[in-house]
Amino acid sequence: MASEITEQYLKIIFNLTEGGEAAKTTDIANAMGVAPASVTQMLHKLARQGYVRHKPYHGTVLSQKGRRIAKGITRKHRLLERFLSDMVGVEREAGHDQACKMEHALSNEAEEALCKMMNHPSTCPHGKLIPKCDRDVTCEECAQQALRLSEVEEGRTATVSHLVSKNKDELCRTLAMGFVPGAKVTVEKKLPLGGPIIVNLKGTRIAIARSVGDALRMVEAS
Amino acid sequence: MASEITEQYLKIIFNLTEGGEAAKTTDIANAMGVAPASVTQMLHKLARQGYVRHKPYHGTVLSQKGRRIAKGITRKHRLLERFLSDMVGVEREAGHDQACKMEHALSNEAEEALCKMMNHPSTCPHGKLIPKCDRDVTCEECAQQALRLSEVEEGRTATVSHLVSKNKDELCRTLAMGFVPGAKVTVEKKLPLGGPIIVNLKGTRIAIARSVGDALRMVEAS
DNA sequence: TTTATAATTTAGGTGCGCCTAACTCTCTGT
DNA sequence: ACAGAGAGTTAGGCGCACCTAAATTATAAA
Repeated sequence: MASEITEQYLKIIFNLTEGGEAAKTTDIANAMGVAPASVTQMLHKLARQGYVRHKPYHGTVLSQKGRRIAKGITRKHRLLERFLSDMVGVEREAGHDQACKMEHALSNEAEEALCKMMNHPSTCPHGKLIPKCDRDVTCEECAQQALRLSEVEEGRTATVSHLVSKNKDELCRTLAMGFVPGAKVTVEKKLPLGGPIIVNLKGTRIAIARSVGDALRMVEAS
Repeated sequence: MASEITEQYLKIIFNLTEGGEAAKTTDIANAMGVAPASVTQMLHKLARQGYVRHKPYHGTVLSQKGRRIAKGITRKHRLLERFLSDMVGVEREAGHDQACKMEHALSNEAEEALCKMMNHPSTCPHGKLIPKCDRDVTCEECAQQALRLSEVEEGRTATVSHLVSKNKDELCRTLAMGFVPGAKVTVEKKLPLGGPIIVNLKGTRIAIARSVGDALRMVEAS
């Protein structure tokens, strides 16, 4: 089992290398809130343990082993952020800080249960993708790419891509309200505890249930 | 801000002293999974910082400052246990372990929201009382306190919350008699001068020693 | 009361992740 | 091609929470 600090480093390197480039020592140091020298030292240890490949003066990348762990932690982190933000109603920044510590405690079972409870969200409140788990797990719903309306950040505008719902009536009602593919929707306010979402559709302010927000799959303008 | 490990120690001392006695070094060591010598050293530090009062060779008690922190952490711990057990569906033991780490990350705001979400539970899944917060907070529903059975007035009915006893045998015997958490007990007569208490448990009249009545912690129906 | 046993503390030492200061490498501009 | 800036690394040290071994104190038994 990797230590909490090891996991923290791996998570940060994972984030910094999402763009494809090797992670720079200084960036890791900033993200960790630690002196660069401390990072170098830690990288040696991580390399010795086979979590990363570190080329002195040229950056660091994750090994397969390191990536597996980093992905898992990042997944837990973002799921917790979503949970704290949507269901508990915690501020984004505060939620991030708490998720940063809780992610190391959360078991795989709890992670899966949480994921189900939130109906398999695909992004964290910052809009970053929640990686799907590499473990053999039932969570197939997580694979999809389109964002739920309930995942769109407050203040942002997105376009309806399609609708997914088991409930035909709800689907029809949603369409009747004007949420048709191609419609532009601005999210004004998301009430906590799984409460309703207030959106703006063609100048009209509308409150919709969270379940409707889950059914609406959106694409954000890039 | 007290460190995570400090909080852990305080929480354990809080638990061990719930019966009224000073906490013994060995018991703390067992609970922490650490050598007794390490505990002694830590107790010196905690005493220096004003969290505990440590009388060498005679045990340790919390100061007011220490108790305040310990209570808060215990509250978070038990709320998290309840959450993980009831809402996430995690096993009790696994839930305990995860709560042990998450409790230090959970903010006061998240704690309150979680408490509301679960409709202000009064006990953890192990039947122990969730302490109410000392902070100025809106959570009045949590106000109720555990009473000793020997403190319940004659004629009143209360529910067993948990049992506190140094004597394992006595504890087992008491449980065997049917005084398990959740059991409803009516106090019929309390004999004076610390004499026995006559109670009614599921229609059966039972006389118990005062010491047993002290061990039984009750919640009165509101 | 004396003595054995168990609990506790003291002393000395370890690993981990952090620091600062000083050094080395890479890169850019001239 | 090379000097200087800045990123990165090495060296040496620190505090924290832990350990074992040895000494001390409390307690129960003879």
